[in-house]
Amino acid sequence: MARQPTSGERPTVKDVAASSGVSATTVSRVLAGNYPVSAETRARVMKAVRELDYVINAQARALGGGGTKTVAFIVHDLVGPAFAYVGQGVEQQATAEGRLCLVCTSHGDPDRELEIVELMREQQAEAVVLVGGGSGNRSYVDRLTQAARALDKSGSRLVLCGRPPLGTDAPATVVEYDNEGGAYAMTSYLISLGHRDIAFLGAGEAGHSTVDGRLRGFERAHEAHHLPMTSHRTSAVTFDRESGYQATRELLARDRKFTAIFAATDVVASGVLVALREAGLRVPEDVSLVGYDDIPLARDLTPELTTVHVDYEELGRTAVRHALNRERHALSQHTMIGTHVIIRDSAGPPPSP
Amino acid sequence: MARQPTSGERPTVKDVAASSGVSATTVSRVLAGNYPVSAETRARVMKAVRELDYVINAQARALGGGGTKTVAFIVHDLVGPAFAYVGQGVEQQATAEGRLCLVCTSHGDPDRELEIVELMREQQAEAVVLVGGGSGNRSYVDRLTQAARALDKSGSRLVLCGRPPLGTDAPATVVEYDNEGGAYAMTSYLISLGHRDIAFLGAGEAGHSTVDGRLRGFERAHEAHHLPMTSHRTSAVTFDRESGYQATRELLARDRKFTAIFAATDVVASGVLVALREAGLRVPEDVSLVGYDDIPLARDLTPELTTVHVDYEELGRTAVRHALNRERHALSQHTMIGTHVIIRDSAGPPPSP
DNA sequence: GCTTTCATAGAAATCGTTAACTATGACGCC
DNA sequence: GGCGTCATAGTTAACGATTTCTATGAAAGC
Repeated sequence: MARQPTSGERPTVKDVAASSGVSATTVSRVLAGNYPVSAETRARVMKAVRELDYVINAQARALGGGGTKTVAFIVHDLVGPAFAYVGQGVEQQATAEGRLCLVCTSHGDPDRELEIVELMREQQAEAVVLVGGGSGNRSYVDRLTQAARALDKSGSRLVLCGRPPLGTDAPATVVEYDNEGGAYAMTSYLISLGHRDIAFLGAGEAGHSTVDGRLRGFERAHEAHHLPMTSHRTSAVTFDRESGYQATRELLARDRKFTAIFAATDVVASGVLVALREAGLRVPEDVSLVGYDDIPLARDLTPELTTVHVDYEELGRTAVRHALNRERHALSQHTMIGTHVIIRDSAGPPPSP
Repeated sequence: MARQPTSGERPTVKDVAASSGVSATTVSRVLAGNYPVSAETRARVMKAVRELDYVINAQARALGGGGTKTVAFIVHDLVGPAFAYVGQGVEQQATAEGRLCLVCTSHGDPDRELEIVELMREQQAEAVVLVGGGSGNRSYVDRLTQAARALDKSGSRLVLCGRPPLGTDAPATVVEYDNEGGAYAMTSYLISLGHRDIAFLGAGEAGHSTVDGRLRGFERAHEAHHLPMTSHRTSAVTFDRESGYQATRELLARDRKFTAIFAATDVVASGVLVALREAGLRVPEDVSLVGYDDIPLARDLTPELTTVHVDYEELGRTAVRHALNRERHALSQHTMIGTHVIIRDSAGPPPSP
């Protein structure tokens, strides 16, 4: 019952070869199964593999033959529900295509994001998926374009997931969802309920692609219905519960005419809800409230939140699918995923005056 | 303005060397900064690096010198809030220690989990963090023990995060949190409020370490207070909202004597809440409800949920810290992280009869 | 002035695998 | 019966870095 030739070390193909009396090449071929090997030899090799508990060295394999079977995804944060769903989709599709997943978080910092893209270039990731809205800042876009080119040159691919394209000259795959359309539909829904004075919470960082799109839909719906939009009704938030709470308190302190609040995200809406309740306002009897994202939280609020549904998981899956099979999807390197209104209980007609 | 020597390919040290008139060795040394190089040479090399937009090949580096700077974490699911927080902690600490993160999801399947551990052995991950409760099944534990040994032999480390140790002979790092203690404290709290008849929802899969611990704490508290525990009060759930809802409906259909429900997780509690509300029961006036995990959802429920707090992020951070610096933490390769009750609004005294 | 030491740089071996060539019997074919 | 094929296996050279080991000129010591 002879075991490892060299004592405590990790066995290599050479060890397996020696132990089964064949050459390293043959071992490699048995394992890869891409070359004729006699049944008897194969059996001997497999036995040695099992006895030595040999596993291949992925680094060495990447160096020699095919690349690293790896996809990277970069998110602002792992805990945000939307990010988590996209991540889930990315991981799913990557696994389905036999790839491993590298994750990194940028915490929304553009510099860190570019740093990570660089790291992924070192890692030779086959695709680098950037998740979540990004800044529209010119120098940032330029640097990202350059990163896209660099990745392209190494045979990798930059994927923009949930943010608009960089420009026609940047080799990148884009998978967006219809922020504007969803916001347009939701705003129209509120208007159809009779609301004429809707506050939008989430106009914070101008240049942030996600909120910009949602705000644009909000505006367009007003235009389409020939309604004025009092711009001071939009209030800065940072997409968390707390800022939704604060923004609502300020809003209530200075103006109580609005009959509905459109929160830029469901999480913001959850903060809004707390502030409204504290102020003694009932939802939807006194004020209607709607969100965006349709994360599980939406159904846990009381009342259940009317919101815009986005299939984040599909977003992630599509991103990876298109990036890895770009020959096949050559024409669809820019995809838009639909969004739609989910009607629940938090929005109703405005109170009669 | 000469650019890349070879056209569309990714540049290597050799290209940089050629372009700056030095040897590959020198380029490596400039980049690593671990060997004296004249200022003038360094400048020339750095210039070439920038001009060629060279980045190192991580695979090649791993093969030659130091290993892969990589940590792997395996979770059931990316979207569960608890998993996401642990992931966040793992990623944070890994980044802080200059490592990259590989993620995989097992969807709770033990076979898949072992498969992934194998994959990580191929990848030469420096640490493999298994997140979330696992099965206590004998053959599974044996196979995991063997995996721990194999990882150990390659200089890697298996980390059990949020589950009990395998056995003293398995080379693994364990970071648990006090499931039993938290459940004990919470149950005691309910008892101190006056409850004598508490239903525990979540006794589903026997052998699942997380729920087993929580149930044990529940039982121990009953014993400590000399209270009988009617075992039919524990009901099988699968840790999601829906199963909490269903289990509660069944519970209500067959027995209405209980005055409090202890849900095994906050997510289950959210489903319980819906069922109670549908049945016209007020929380906490008619029935008290408590959860476990203290995920953000807990504060979004109405009423806000009394629950047990677990610092999941710290759990992840500790896992990585201990695995990567085991010389320094040699004595603490088994850590227990404390849990504590968070009192909010969903539990109160039982209704007077 | 001649050896010793130091700073600097290059050549060559190495890491573990794969892939491109070779090599060798056995078999079938004209 | 010689020769092209085929199945099978081995040799050798990449892959892109790091890491010994060498080598060289200059400064320093006696």
